Parts: sequence; structure tokens; C-alpha cells
Amino acid sequence: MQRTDFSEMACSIARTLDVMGEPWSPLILRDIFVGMSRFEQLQSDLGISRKVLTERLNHLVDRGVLERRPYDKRPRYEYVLTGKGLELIDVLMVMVAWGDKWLAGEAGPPVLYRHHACGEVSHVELSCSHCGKPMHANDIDVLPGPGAAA
Amino acid sequence: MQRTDFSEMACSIARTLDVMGEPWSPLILRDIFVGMSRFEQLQSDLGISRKVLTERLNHLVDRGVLERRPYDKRPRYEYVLTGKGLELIDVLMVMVAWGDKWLAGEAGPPVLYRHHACGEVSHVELSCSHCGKPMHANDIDVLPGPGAAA
DNA sequence: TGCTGGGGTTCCTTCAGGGAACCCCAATTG
DNA sequence: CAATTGGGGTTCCCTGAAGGAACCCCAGCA
Repeated sequence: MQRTDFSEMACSIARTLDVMGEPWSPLILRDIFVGMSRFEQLQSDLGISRKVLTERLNHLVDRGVLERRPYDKRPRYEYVLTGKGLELIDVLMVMVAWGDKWLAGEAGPPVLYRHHACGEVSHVELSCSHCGKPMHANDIDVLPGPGAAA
Repeated sequence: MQRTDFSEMACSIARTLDVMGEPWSPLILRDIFVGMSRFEQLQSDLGISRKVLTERLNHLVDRGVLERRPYDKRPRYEYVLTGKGLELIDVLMVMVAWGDKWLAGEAGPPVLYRHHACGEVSHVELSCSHCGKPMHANDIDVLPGPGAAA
């Protein structure tokens, strides 16, 4: 085996990377999330090679994060996020928060998020699912779980 | 230019992917976060090629997410997360949450997080930095920001 | 009847990843 | 005082994935 297979590692990061661990997949998911659903649109917006776009779309469909859906009597398809895929957007939202803070520079962030619940432009924060307080790298201990390697 | 350069795109996701957009970087950051800081440890834990590990470490140091620090009179180094790098762990924590939910299977999650603030084993949630309520893909509108492309 | 446009597939070239061998040098060992 | 060891790389070759461009299929339409 030449390229490493991440899907079998006992690590949820590695397994997630098997789904979206090269740079095009997150950008494809981003585009589909903002409403660009067709091959031609994706290809021209991203500037990705057609071959690689085909591979990535098939892979994302295989992994259950996208659904391929015909939209015409002719063989025309659009790609839509499944529930599993929509939750993967969480990862992108956190990438946006980090990129906005550390890489946006003078110009400021390229896009803004307005939160429906409060109507404000804001960004995403990480909190504890149990107590709701902030939860970042330094706020946790990492313990072995039931699915840990033997 | 053969491989696409993501760093110049007007998108915080693409720019973040320029830093950690291939599968090894997140795993390297994970290992360093849990205390594995030396070349040899990383190499044998990950099973990554030595050449690629060297490249990735240099890249992460260049991007300011790792710091290379001598730990001996001999030329021996360890790699530690900078503040910028520690905040990048947020992205990994969200990948873990998603991977635990969708890919862990019967065995359950390989690792658990205990939150210092409440002492409970929990996972990370996304909330709005303004109102604190949940904030996921369907809870936002995406608007052009000041750094949007011309 | 020919044109068009979406959604690919094929082919070739180049470059990045994998794997293994090699190197440098300070400390330790016999 | 050799010789060995071990960390932290570097070099080499081989394979496979990304880029780019051309080609293809087919339904609708002029």
C-alpha cells in the first residue's frame, strides 16, 4: 500500500480525514453548502481538474456525506448534503473562525456569519456539551475510550 | 504551477487548508497536543515516511503553528504548539465529535474528553460567540465580509 | 441535420508520498 | 581510545495522485 489508509486507524480524527482529509473536499462541501450544486459550477468556481472533481464527488457520495440527485429527464445531476454532510460543515465553520483570526490580515474576513437566533454577525465558539462553558484544547483531559486500540 | 495553491484564495477555509489541509498535519498536531513532541516518536507512532514528516514539521513551523525547540546540548529538537497552533486544535476537537458520532461504530469512541470546568466526560458543541446558543450550518446566513474578493 | 451544454472519461505529464538506505555527531560503552 | 548507539534528519528511487487538455455521450433545440 502506497498512500496511507487512514480509515482503519483507531482515531476519529484519522477517520474523519479519510472522508475530507485532502484540501478539495472541504472546499467542495463549502460550495455545495452555499448553494452551488452542479458539476460545472463547482469545477469553474474551484478551478479543480475535472478528473479530480469526479473522484472527490464519488468519494463523498460513497461516504454518505453527499447525495447525487437527478434534476432533469436528461442525465443531469446535482449534489446535495446529507444530514451527515451537513454536520460536517461544523468542521468548516471552525476552520473559518481560525482562518479569520490568524490568516485574514488587513482586509478582514472574506465572509461573515449572521446567526438566526440572535440576528447578530458573530462567529462560532466551542463549548462543552454538558455544562455549556467554553471548551478548548487546554480545558480537557484526554482519556482512553471504549473503542481504543487493543 | 501543478498542485493548487490554496493560501491566496479569498476564503478562510482555503487558507486554513494551506496550513493543515493534507491528512498528516492534523495527526501530527494531535500527537504533539497529547505530548508526543519528538521526531522519532512521531515517526513511529504515525508510520509516516521520514521525508514527509520532515516536510510537514517544517511547514507547520513556517506557518507559525509549531515551534522547534532544542532540548539538549546535542542537536536534538522537540516540537511544541504555539498559541496559534493550540487554537487549531479546536478544529481537531470538532473532527473528533463528528467522527465519534458517524464513524466510530460498535466499539464506540477511541478517546473521551473530560472537561475541567465541570469534570464530566463530554464532547464539544458549537455555539454563537454573541448569544451563546447553538450555531450550526443551518443556523446562519453567510454574508460577504470586508475581505471578500473584488 | 447540425449545434449546444452538462456531465463526465481518457490520456499524458509532473510532482508528492512511501520506503529504505545513508549520514552526522555527541554520548556512552568496552 | 576505538566502536557503538540513537536522535534527527537527508538522499534516492518508485509509484500513484493531481493538473490540464482533449474527447465523448446524449437530450433538446434551431
